[in-house]
Amino acid sequence: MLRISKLTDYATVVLAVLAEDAAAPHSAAQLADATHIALPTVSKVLKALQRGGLVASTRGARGGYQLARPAANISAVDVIDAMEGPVGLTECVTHPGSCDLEATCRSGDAWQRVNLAIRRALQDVTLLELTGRTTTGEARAVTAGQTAAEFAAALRAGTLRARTIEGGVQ
Amino acid sequence: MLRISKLTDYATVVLAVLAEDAAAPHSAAQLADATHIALPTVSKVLKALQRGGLVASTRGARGGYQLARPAANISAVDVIDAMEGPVGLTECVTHPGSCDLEATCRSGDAWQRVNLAIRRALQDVTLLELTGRTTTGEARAVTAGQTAAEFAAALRAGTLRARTIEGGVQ
DNA sequence: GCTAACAGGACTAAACTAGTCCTGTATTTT
DNA sequence: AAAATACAGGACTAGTTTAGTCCTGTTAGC
Ligand code: SF4
Ligand code: SF4
Repeated sequence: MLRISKLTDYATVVLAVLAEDAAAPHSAAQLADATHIALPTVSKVLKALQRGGLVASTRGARGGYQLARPAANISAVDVIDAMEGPVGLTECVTHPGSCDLEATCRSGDAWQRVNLAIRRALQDVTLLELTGRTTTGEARAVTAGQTAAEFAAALRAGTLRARTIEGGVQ
Repeated sequence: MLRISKLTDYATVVLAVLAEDAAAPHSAAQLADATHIALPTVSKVLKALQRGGLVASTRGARGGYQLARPAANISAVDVIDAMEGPVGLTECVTHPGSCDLEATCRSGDAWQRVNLAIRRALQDVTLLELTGRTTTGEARAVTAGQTAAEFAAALRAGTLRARTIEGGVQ
């Protein structure tokens, strides 16, 4: 199935609302109302996002949450990382050494590459896209093109190179 | 985390062995031995792959499993589809209509696009890559480039277009 | 008829997910 | 100062999914 968790999904919905009106802080209750997600759940999501540094919180009356940085600067990977931990398709990607087959298995390297490719792809999807307002400007086209090129490179590149990229990008 | 299930992972390992010597049928026991995965588990994996049409099975003595088609013709998506059902990042991708938020949520379209992009990316990773023998031929580079372009297009395209592509490709 | 090997499905334990709730703390308003 | 607002952290539960095993039946070769 290869799916993201429902909470991660909710996170993007909540973030979309925050992105809409980035100036003022929004309380969890307000966001629950706007998104139609139950308050305790929204609250949980927001706490995770705060820990991940994607939203800033202010306590007390008239407090609430707001984006920690511009929407254009928050990507799908960031959201996933904050909600479920770093993207890792296989065991050997997330916890190297913990898979018994690692010595003999030769698929590992390929998965590493695929993982990286997906990660890069996700990195190019910003909150702007996630809000549903498709940006069709040329700037957008350029970044997409760039990512596509990198994507091809990542797929083609050998393991060593892939790991170097990963180290530099991660 | 966004991970594939361990069984899917095993599937690629098993398929890699099958790809190595595509001529003769391999019994589940043989494959278990070659991969160091427990026999019942290998058996389960193979049954799923057979149902998915990726391997062909022969019963009886001297029977076993072999690839149903050339390794170059089996992609990562095929494996995932066979093992865990079609890739679907969100609820609304796999079961449209089942999410309560679908009426108000505007992230759905974006996830649809991302989902498609990932699917296409995975489609370009064949068993050949998964066996660990990185093919660096020009043919490979070309297909990677092609996918990259499509990838960019998919990311940039509006919902309508994305859905059209999906319908045609799926 | 015996044996090798797949087919199908039942079953279990463990892990993860979604969702709720409670207790505490910071900030503002009155 | 007191009260109200709102986040922080974590415990907890029910439900689902995953990994892995096992058993019973069927098919093919010798
Ligand atoms: S790819 Fe190979 S080494 Fe990595 S987790 Fe899967 S089986 Fe283990
Ligand atoms: S993206 Fe929106 S509509 Fe789709 S499953 Fe998530 S919340 Fe529901």
